[in-house]
Amino acid sequence: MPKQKTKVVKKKIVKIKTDKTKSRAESSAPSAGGKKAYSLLRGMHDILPKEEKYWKSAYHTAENLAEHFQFGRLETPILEEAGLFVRSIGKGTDVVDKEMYIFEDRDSNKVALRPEDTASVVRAYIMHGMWNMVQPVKMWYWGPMFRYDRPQAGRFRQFNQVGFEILGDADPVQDAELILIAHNFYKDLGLPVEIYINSIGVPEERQKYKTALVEYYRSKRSYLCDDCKQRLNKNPLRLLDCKQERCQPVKEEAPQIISWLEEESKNHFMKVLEYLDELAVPYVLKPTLVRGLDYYTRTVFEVYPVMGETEDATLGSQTALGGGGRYDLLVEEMGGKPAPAVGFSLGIERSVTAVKQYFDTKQLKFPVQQVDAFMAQLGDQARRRALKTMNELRASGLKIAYNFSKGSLKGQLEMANSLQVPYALILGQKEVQDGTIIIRDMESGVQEIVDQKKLENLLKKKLSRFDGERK
RNA sequence: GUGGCCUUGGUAUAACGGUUAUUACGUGAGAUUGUGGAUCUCGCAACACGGGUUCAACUCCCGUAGGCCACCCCA
Repeated sequence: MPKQKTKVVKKKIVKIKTDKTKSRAESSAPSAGGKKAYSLLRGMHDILPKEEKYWKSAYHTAENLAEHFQFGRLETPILEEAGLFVRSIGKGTDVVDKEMYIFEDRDSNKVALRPEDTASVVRAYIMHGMWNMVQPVKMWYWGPMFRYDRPQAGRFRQFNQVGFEILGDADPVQDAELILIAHNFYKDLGLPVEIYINSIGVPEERQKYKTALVEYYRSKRSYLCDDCKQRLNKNPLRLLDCKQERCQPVKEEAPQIISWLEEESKNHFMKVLEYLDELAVPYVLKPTLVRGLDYYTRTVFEVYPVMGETEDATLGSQTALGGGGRYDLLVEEMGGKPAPAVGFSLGIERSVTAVKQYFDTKQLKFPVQQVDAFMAQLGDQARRRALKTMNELRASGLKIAYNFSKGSLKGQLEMANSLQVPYALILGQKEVQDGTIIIRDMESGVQEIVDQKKLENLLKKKLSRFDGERK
């Protein structure tokens, strides 16, 4: 009753307020409370608690892989000198030219929100003299990246990436190891993926190939779409992933970079593929695969979900979950002692979307960490005792759910039911006095009154019958 | 950066140039005293924002913001 009263009063006050501030309201919508409500900046998004199971699982999977494959976590700043990215990613790439969050700080330094992390990893490798360490140096990262792009399904201005990098070794086994890790990441998450792979050679080879490609496309110019005519001058390699119907025949006949690779590059590529065969990592050779960042050499790859029959609507056309490749010249280019390197990064948002969708369409349940029991309490004394008991159980490793704002036992059991806990612990006035507690089996409804001192052991014993099934 | 579609409670939705703005999920209280997975009752909660047309706009028009889709590009 008093609750209602205050609410009415509140509403009135708020109303007066909004009238007064109306002129300042600008474009923001009033919230339920009547005050100014903020909308998110374009391309930004909240990751809500209900998504947590996917994110947590993704993070743990990455962390676990890092431990097994001996990668050290590197955390670089989100803000760096703008030039770092311009130099590494390359002038002329869209990421640098159109999509960088770049601005001047208070001291007029040109800074940028990182659009990816490889540049920073290389910077760190050089800055901390990591070439003096045992090679290769293996590092991984996880965190937000920023690109001022136009948002779309599976594309945000702030998004998260997880990445793995190996610096200081040119052996193809490193390429394979990384592809294996990327593949394992999804395997562990329960999402089947395919690896698209190609080799784009070293710059000299690529240059020769580009010339040949341009020459070929010039001869077919009249058959091309407008975009491709542009690409012909601007970014010839991109001709290869044009989606226009009319360009397909031209594309199919186009020269393939593989024929322009010299012995060494070709061998490297073959070795990578041999390793993948050995590891049973499914891959698809994609002669048209090139990547958007300038620094890649030789191996490039992308990861795509295998969704089966049902086509995905949620990811739209942004279906690549991630990608990577070798960048043997970048460290030197960035001013370090020459060091070959490979790496990849995966988009977490896209991965989560794909995983969710895969589990939905297959009608599978994504594994959740379950709680062991629900603690229900009745009355003030019982509540106090309940909090204490809960805390003791927590210390012994048991997860106990509860809701102290619900007064009725009925309401609490309803909640226990919706949480699907196997047991409810009921503590009322009577139990507090007797030093007992009720353990209720939520499936059968059978209850047992037990001594509070024996609760922990008994509960653990009961839970042990679920071992393997739960968690 | 280009083009198109869209915006109603927390979510999903209905409707109409004039209604107390529909329904479901959700959420809260309750259906005799301390027992869930069923039903019922009663609450909570929305027309994105600004401007225009009109006697009258949630509805029509314009702008802003945001979302979605395709291209570009990429995670």
